[in-house]
Amino acid sequence: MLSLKRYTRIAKLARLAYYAYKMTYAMDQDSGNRATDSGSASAAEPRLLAAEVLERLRDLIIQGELAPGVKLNERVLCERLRTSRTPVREAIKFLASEGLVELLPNRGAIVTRITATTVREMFVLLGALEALAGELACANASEADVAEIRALHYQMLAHHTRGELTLYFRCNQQIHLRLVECAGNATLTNTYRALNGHVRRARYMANLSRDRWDHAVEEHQKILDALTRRDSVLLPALLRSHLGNKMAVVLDALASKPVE
Amino acid sequence: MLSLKRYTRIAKLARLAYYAYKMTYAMDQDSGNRATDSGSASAAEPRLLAAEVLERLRDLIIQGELAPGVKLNERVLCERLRTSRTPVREAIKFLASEGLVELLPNRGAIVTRITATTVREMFVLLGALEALAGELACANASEADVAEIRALHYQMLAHHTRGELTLYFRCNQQIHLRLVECAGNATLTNTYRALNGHVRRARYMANLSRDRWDHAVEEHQKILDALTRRDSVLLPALLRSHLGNKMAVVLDALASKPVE
DNA sequence: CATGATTAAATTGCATACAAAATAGGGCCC
DNA sequence: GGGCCCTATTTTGTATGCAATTTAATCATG
Repeated sequence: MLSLKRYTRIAKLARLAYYAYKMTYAMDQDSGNRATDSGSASAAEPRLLAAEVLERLRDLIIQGELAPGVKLNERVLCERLRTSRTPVREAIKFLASEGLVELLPNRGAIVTRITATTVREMFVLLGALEALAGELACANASEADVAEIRALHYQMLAHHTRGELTLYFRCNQQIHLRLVECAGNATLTNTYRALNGHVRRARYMANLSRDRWDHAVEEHQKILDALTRRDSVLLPALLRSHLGNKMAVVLDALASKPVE
Repeated sequence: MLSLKRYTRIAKLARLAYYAYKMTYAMDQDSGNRATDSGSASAAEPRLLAAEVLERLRDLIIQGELAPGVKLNERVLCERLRTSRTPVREAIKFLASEGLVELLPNRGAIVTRITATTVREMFVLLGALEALAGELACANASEADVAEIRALHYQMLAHHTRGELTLYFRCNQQIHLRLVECAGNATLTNTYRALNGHVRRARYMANLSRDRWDHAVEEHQKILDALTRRDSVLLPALLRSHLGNKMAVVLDALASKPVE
């Protein structure tokens, strides 16, 4: 009787080790295009179709291929993603709670529209989040973290001088994300990520003027300096105003190029 | 040719009006228990089974009936909620992106565990969000808004003196939510709501000592005063420290009563 | 009696089938 | 010609079926 109990408990461990070797195969499936961060499932885990669909859909929306306001036709998406409706539907539910799509009961889902109001709201919120992140980062960031951000900063400068806008954006994004990660608050990072998806979506429409661009780079220089000095008062303030300027840029773009 | 085009456009409007009367029946289905706010679907829209399931599940988790760490067995949940697996699965996906459950590929989902770390993270984040809300509320809140909060505050005081903890909590929650809503930033409100679900879950375990409780009430008094004076510097600071104290309480409870 | 492989049951993931609702089009009346 | 009702098609929402994977139980073995 007693042995049976112990057995089952130990068997669990044994099986875990046994199944471990099976996991290896899962890595193969992971070799697909993984340009964007997963966000939902860690890398070594077996890939589910629904997760794949989720990422594809999210990218389509963020990159504007599925424009704001368009209806997500399940049948069409199934054909496009070569799968059945179930994973697509589950992915849509997921996106809905991220706020990228809006659910209309019995009438499917549409890609959330980008309005001046929502952009303003998101940037205000992002400003607060990054300010918090900056404050925490001053306390928690390791020297290696700061060095990494510095490296990204210089890489970004290079892209700036060469006028490589897309690459610049990518570096920029990474710097901000890294900074938020330095705060050492996983919940904050997740919240930031979700919101940032929306902003990136808006960003795809914005076209920086050279003036604005130069100004943004200057701000980034100050931000880096403040982080290096671990100035936990200045850094949050800088980040907040930086976000405020970004907002102005996006709003301008939105005004000149109204959605739809 | 032209008339056909116009026709279809007008027909849409006509149909909208036509279907409007159908909507009325939907209200009946809405008469069920709607203790908590919906958050995802507005009231007048036709209720979907999946939405119903979502709310039920969320409540079960927040109220701790589905304890942290337990596995969500789809079959069991189906029986319990009298539905098939599809809506349950979709609801689980939704909850996963809210962070209330964790998806284990091929092995289902478990209710997210509450650790000291996550509690700390969430409260820090909530602190920043409420601080932002406070700042914005000072600028945006109408006199009616402030009056409403004041009313809730006095109601809360009544519950405090009578020692009615649950009712006190409810008022408390409402005050905080109302304050966040006063900021006039829907995105902020949504983010706050999602995070607050987690905190409420932790709160169900915490048992306030009288000292702590009295202290919390004092803080609320100061908060109300600051809001009344529209002190956009003091109010955020008060809210942040208030959240900090709440965190300490929850962490204490967590330490004395470790989860699972 | 503990450990490892093998088989059986349960559970998840995906695909499909059916029901209900939405949309689109055609006929009708004015 | 313009507006409304009614039917046909499409699309969504839910249930169910099947395959793959995980988990539990059984058996063999040193």
